[in-house]
Amino acid sequence: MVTLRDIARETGLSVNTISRALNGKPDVNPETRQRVESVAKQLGYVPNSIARSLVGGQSCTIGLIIADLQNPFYSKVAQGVEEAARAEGYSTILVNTNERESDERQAVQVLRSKRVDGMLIHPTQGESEHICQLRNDGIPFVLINRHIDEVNPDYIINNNQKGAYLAVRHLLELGHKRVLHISGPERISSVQERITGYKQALSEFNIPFDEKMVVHTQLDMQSSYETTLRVFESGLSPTAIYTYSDLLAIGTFKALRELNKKVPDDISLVGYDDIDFAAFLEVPLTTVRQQMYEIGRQAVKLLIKIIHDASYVPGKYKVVLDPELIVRRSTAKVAQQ
Amino acid sequence: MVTLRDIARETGLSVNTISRALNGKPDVNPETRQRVESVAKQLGYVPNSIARSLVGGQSCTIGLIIADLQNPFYSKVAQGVEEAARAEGYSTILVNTNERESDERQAVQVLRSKRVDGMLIHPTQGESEHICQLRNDGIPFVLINRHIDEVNPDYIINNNQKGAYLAVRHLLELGHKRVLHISGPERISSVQERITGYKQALSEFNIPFDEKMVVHTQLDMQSSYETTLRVFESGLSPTAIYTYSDLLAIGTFKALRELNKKVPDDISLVGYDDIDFAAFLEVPLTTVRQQMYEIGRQAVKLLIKIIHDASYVPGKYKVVLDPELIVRRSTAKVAQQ
DNA sequence: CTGTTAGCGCATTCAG
DNA sequence: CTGAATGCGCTAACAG
Repeated sequence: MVTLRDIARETGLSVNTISRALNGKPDVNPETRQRVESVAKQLGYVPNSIARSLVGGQSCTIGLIIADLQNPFYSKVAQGVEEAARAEGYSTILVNTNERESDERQAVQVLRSKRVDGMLIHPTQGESEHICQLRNDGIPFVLINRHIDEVNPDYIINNNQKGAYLAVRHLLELGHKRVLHISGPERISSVQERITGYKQALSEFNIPFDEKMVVHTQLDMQSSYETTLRVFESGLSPTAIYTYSDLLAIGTFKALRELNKKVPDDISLVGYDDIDFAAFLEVPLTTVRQQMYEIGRQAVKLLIKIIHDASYVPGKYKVVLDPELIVRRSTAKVAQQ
Repeated sequence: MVTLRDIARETGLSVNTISRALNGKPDVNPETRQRVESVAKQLGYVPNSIARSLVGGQSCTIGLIIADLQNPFYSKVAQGVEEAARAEGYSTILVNTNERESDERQAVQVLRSKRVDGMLIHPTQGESEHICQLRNDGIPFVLINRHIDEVNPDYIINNNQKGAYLAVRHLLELGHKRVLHISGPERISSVQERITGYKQALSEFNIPFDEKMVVHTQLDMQSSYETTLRVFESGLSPTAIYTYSDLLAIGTFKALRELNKKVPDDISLVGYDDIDFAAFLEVPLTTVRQQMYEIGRQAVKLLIKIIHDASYVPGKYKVVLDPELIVRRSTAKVAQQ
């Protein structure tokens, strides 16, 4: 690897001058600069960011910790993060936790040791001591999509309660009275908030809440597929289903197909997220849109703001985006019974 | 940030001893080690990988350059990469190029300056000078899924020709004579190879190749959707379609639905990849399976082998995985005409 | 077993 | 305008 010293030797100048010339600092003879640049290129010089980081105290790298890259929602968020970060001169170190809390803890540790300038975390929401530690040590971080209130975090989330409310209200307006909610793991904040939204809509329509109508499952298609089959086996007979995510809706859809229930004639279906696939399903899915790429992009903006904001105080930035109901063809008026 | 010096001061020992103690080196009094460790923990010491990298000459970081994280195929590969890398003690810096060659070139530059120990590249296959440069400078890299022969690269790919051959042969065995191939951008090696496989199958069944039956499109659902509509508008009437990827198949499927063509009764459809969604479609998709996670995992293994292999020579590792035909319900015997 | 010295590659003082 | 000196935090000789 060629270093500044190599260029210095080659040009007969000092290392310092080379550094100044290459970094576009003032007080360098234009001709000297020219010569340095040409020699640098000729020698194939590539600046050593590691060394630069060590002295400069910043790595121009951020960490992105997400729970499931496989989920189109998060791969889109990740894309937004990576591209926005790059546009700002940052690289992105990616860690996929698979919803494992231990992986998250370990990831935070590694990223700290790599001296990332900040982290974007989509937390698993188990123990949060490692997050507290970040706070205590003044390491910038922004939570994505889920929040952990103990640490008064900065975050960018979506108004989950409202989103769920919109979805369920839409169903109720269509005359449905028995709306099943296929939900996720209870520890997750967005899961809880969407249940709240679900209840809110019910209560507004004077429909009593029936706890059997909320079932919890894992956040993958196969789980919701199995859960849906089980629900109908158990004798519940909803006329509409609102799932925690589009991914779950797809699994549920498959189950409904096998149960010979037509969407939307026999049963209405609403998802959440509006992943690309939602519009490509046999019956385009009614869903609650989140701007996934934008979430990623704004998360980066936030983080960078925190990194540079001298007057930053914990919890200063809390962004709640507004979701939007997208009505497609998977929902219809309840059948006469 | 607490450093070794802080611990040294606190314990009255030298920086060196602290380093040795914390790194589990021999020749350290057990009691001393204990004390050092406890003080380190108490002070909240987090080792500085940047400094360590500078002196050690390795960053324990790899770069992952992919063209489209949005594509479930690549998000799965990325997941395999990240998890395997982490298991080996490496972090992964992610760059998403969006198939833009300039982004790729820039990414290589940045990753070089960050002194990654190696790169995994899913190349856009435009100009390849920056890749040649990597080769010349002895920087380890492995190509994923596409290859650039000018640089005699190491790579891990899938036997594309065979995969396409299997897909098309399957269709021909079902009696189809007019098989449309919806393909990708021509510059891409896997695109070319799959066309070769397509032709191979045709020729084996004595069906003359008709170049109108191969149409090129972009690698997203919407493109194949539009392309499919256009194809039928133009008067072509295939009885079967083999698409470059499952993603394209989904787009095509939507178009067929709108054209009132039933799969598989009116038309058979085969994809490639076997992404999770393939099995969840209204008509589960016949496809050619690639082990995406495994590709990522093995790519990392390869890269790390190259990094450590003293007797490595360029092009030493070329891995070609065998694809597997998965027959589901989107293909059927050709209808009597 | 422990301390001293040196240097990784660079940027930032400060002199000249 | 340029050079010499210093240190970022750490590890690797080497000495004691």
